[in-house]
Amino acid sequence: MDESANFAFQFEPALIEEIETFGELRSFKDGDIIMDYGKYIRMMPLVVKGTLKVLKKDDNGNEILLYYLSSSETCSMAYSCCLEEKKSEVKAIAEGDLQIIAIPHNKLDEWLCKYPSWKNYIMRSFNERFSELLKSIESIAFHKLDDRLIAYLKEKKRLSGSNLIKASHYQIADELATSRVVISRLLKILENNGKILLYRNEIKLLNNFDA
Amino acid sequence: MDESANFAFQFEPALIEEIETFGELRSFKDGDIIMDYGKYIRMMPLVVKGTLKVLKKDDNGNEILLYYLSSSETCSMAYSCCLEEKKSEVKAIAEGDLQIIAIPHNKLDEWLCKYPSWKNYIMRSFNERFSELLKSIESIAFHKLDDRLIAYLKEKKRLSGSNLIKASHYQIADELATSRVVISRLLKILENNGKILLYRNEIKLLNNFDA
DNA sequence: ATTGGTTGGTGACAAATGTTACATAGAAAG
DNA sequence: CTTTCTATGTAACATTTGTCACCAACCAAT
Repeated sequence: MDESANFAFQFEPALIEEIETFGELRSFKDGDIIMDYGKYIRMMPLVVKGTLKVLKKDDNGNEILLYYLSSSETCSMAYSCCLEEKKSEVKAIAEGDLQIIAIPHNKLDEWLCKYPSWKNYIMRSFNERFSELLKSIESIAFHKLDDRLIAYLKEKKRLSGSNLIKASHYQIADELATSRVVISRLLKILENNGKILLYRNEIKLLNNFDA
Repeated sequence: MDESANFAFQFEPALIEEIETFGELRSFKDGDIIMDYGKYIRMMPLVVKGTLKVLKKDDNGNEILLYYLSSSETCSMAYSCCLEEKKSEVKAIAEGDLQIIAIPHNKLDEWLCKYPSWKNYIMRSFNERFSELLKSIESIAFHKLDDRLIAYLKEKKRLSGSNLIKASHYQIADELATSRVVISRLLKILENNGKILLYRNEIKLLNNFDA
């Protein structure tokens, strides 16, 4: 594996060595598909750099955003999928440039009992994924679209570290599982309230956006 | 532990012995709370008999049904909560008479590497919980209330094995996170379409309910 | 039988979201 | 500069869901 992968995982040295031996560093560009519906999963991705978004689709082709994974996070759904040899129920797409370490599925199980730090990492990850899914459910079930839109923009800001969000109304509508017209309408209201400025393919969050 | 607990778990004999030694058989009645928001979790429940429903609440007190656990199932969210010493994000309530085996949290970790059948059980459980949460998200995000109501009634039928569902409109509304009036309205439409019959605290699913 | 609490039925209306249709603006390509 | 494509703005309307008000039916206790 490329030694330049300067990852922030808190593993014991012996495990890091194993990861460097058996893990495979892979790079992706914006929009690349790392995982897709119905495909068998044979590796588990550790995010080294960039962001990965995880989506769920229904039978009619509607997609909705579940959560983002960023540096040093992993998708524990992939983990349990690997062990059970199940097909993926979700899709994962690179958001911008992305680097991951792909851990082959046969190592996952081996390390679980061999390295406590690996077990802890996996368990923490399970917990985080559950939390994210619960947050997602809460958001969809209890919050109106305008709140969800604001939460979405905040998350984008957090991940990019910038007040300038690059996305079309259509993309946003997709990820929130609604229609473009509705998003345009809500964004326009936010603009009229002085919270944001709208440009083509860009949304600028103003200082009083959080207020 | 009470030896009469005739559970259907597929564990190796040595593990069953440990479960009988360290597990604690507990009985609950309808409505008893097994787990609650914000409480620390110190045991993991294996369902022996009956059904347990798992709910999520938002800040304003609205609750929504996440999924049911029935015989030989477990809540793996409890598992990861135990290990991480986190507070519960969900509430679990007995639905009718319920028997569980409570596994103390210190054994969970020990058994993971000691008994492959335990590890498999836990991993399968993680997978099932993820699936249920994803199903829940799909249902809320993509399906209208009438579809969700029908799915809810079907699930009730599956769990009880009966066409007669005992629940008030108010209870159903709660679990689907809507209001009583809305549920009454939709149920009445189903009745007018010859799918169900309505009684006080009871709903009878007719033969063409699934059609 | 009377009372009081719970449950269910229903009309009327409000609010949120979805849909359709069309106009305009900007970017990109020729 | 035109053409073409994509992104956005907006009106008008439909549908879905939520809310309020009130009544009637049912049940249990006195």
